[in-house]
Amino acid sequence: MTAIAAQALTWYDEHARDLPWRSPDATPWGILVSEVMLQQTPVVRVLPAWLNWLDKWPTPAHLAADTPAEAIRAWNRLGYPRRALRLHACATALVSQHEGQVPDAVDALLALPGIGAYTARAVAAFAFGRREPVVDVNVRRFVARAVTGLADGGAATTPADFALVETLLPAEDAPRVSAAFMELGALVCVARSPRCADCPVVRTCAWRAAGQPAAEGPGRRPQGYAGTDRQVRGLMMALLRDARDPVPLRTLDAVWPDEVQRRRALAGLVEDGLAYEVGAGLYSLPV
DNA sequence: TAAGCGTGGTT
DNA sequence: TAACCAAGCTT
Repeated sequence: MTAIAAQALTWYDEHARDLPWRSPDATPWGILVSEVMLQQTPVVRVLPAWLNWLDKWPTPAHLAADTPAEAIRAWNRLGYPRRALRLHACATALVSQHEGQVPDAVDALLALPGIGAYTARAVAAFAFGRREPVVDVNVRRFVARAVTGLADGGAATTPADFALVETLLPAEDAPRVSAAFMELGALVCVARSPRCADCPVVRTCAWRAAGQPAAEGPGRRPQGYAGTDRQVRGLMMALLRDARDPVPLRTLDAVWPDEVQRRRALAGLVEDGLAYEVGAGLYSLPV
């Protein structure tokens, strides 16, 4: 095993958070749900939603038997409600194509709605113990610093990222090493103020040795939210989620002053399958 | 390939 | 306080 993997494992044994989807009792379905919920949403907000979701839909068949609208409601305010829609579609695909079971092969996982390069490998590793490089933003940052000597992992995940992480994984216990890398990136090797004093690989960290140079190139594009279509969509989705009956257009219209933007936002929601016009000027979640 | 997609906590 | 950040996916 590489030194970095061994050090990360030792640290993880002592410092790993006790998260329910890491429990030996967690099912592949529970782990898959956690991974989808954790796409761009912090752990603290996922926790209650995950517990409620698994209580309500303990298997893919339970979710597939319910409506997309209920999935979107249970999603609550986790953000990016398309993920709820895709998770429902994923459950349906699991029932129709995989006998209601979560597959253990990366290729099969990648073919499911809402499951991309990261999530497919995370499920293969954490639910089935497979040796797959699990590369999220935390792992990319940790490996970029500790191994490559750069301040961050760059704009997007590349095939080279998977290849590099793969070389760090031991033959045995690879999923725990991946979890350790992720946890280090999430708790110690964080983006803004890394806690190098608490890091198990600080003595060999390439970024540290190079004097912690700043990130190269232009930073990420501003992620502005106020005044965007996303904000308008979010306001409309909140109304649709909380309504038991179809919502009149004029009620949706009340969420935002600009008519052009309102029209665009609602059309986008309908286009994405998050909203349906169930009657003349009446909208609801997909049923 | 880069833009679009929610929401809320932290600095 | 505005900007940053968060277990990405899809087109």
